[in-house]
Amino acid sequence: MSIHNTDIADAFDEIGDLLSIQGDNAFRVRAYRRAAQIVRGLPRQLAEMTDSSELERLPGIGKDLSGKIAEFVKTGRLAALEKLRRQVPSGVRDLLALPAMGPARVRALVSSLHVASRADLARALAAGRVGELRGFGPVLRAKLERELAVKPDDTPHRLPLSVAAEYAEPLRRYLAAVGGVERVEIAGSYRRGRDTVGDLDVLLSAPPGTEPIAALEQYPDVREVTASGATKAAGILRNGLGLDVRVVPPESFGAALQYFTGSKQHGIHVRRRAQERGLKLNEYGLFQGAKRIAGRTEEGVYERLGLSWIAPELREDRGEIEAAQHHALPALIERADLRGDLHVHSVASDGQDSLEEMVAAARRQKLSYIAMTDHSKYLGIVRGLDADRLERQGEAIDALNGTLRGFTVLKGAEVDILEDGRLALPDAVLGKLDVVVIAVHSHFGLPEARQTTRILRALERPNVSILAHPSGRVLGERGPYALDLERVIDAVHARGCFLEVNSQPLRLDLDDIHIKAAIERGVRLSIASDAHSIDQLVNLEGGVRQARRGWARKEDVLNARPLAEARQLLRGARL
DNA sequence: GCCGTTTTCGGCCCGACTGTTTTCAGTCG
Repeated sequence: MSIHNTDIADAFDEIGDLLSIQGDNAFRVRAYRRAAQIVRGLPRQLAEMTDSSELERLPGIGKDLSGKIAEFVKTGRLAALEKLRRQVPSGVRDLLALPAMGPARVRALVSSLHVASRADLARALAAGRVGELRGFGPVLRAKLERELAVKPDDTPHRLPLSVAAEYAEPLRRYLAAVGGVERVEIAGSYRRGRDTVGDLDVLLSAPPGTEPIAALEQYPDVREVTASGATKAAGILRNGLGLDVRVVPPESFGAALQYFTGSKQHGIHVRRRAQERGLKLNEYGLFQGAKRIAGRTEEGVYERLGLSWIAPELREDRGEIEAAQHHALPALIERADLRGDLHVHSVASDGQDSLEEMVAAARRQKLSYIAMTDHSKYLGIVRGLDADRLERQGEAIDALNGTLRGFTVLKGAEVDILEDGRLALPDAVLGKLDVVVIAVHSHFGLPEARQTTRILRALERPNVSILAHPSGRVLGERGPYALDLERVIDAVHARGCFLEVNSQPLRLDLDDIHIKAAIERGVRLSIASDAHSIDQLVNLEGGVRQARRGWARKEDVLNARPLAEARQLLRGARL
């Protein structure tokens, strides 16, 4: 049983929680939580880093934490964590998960009332013992009772970005129409384009004297308002999505947008930079003493800190601040850079529209080529193509291309990777195609070693062009399959073929971390819609967004090339 | 516990809202 980065991150988070409950130094607690976040964001498995100095070079990981990582990886255990677990009963950590509970209140309950679980707390509340404690007034006690009534599993999880958008955009329009509101932005992870969103951070620009917060309570989708002040409100939408609203005057809008776009680590890093320069940065502006020297625009804030403006997608404290300092940020790819789409389906397999309809739709999307990549025949897809039908589709494509001006259809297929790593169609058939997309659609549950070998073996086939949806995750449905993605990325690089960024809203596969790792390795990407109908071609926008989060420039993207160049690169991928 | 373009010690981002309190601790983002 090998230790993965998520195991290490979870352990550090738990240590942070337990230390905070014990009243340990808050900065020490923060160091553990920061380390957890950093470990979670690493593409490489720490278990494979044998050199301890390599571990220590990671930001936020020093001698002590690198030692703990090494210990955990080597022995599968962490003495410091086990010791803390012996000191703090297991149910106590669950108390920390209640919104009204922080370390101080947990500590008070444990030390004075010996409350050691949610059930204990419920009993103590019912018996009236909690009220005897200083700081636990009637309102707080009622709040705790309400929070205890919610089962831990019912707490809302992060929603896919596309689902959050269905709530965010109507809310944005509603608030934009409220009197006095000059600007509305949905900030937070929504603006950063993260694949999932935990809550909506809404920023309003309004002059003093106007009170747009009141309008929030009238919004039909707001289930509950949990906090409401002069400039800030919080609530919950009917679907359980959290909502945070802030109002700032126009001269502060840029600073507030910078502040509430985050990420938390990016913000802390930027504010520390301000501090180092004798300045103070908050949501109202960048200040030199009492004088505001920037704040109306984000660009101004970054500029006065000696930084280029940083695209929201990059704001994760993964090196973007250093790059901005040297004015060396990547020129991120944009949707308009895409010239083609190398993964689309038609009615020939499980799509809804014909080849001709897909072509017409692609032209409306300003593309100049697509690869028609219907599924190969295999168990899961009813109408998958066999060699004969693929041959006939090729003839139809030739005929269609003869009639098209300024648009080309490439012949392709999405070929299933069988359990043993063979492909569902013979090499000779694939050799006649322009684009061979390979993908896993079955046996998701193989152990990591077998899943990895399976894909590596498939990548050895001579005509493979693109590995589609490499991790296999479906947001809200299933996680990535057990797979050594690092080795797969290496193999794709060595093999000279391409990795797909699948644009389906619930896939967005690869994730940002591995896109960045792949690009740094020199792998090029195919940003693909995987459209199964004409109206799914717009999904490319989301794929571009995802690729931007992985620092992709148009040079990194195969289908940002004109057809002739893309063809040449695809031919180069052949063995 | 981490970290260093003043530092190997002494800092560590910053402010709003709530509830409980007579001036502020706790929590959150």
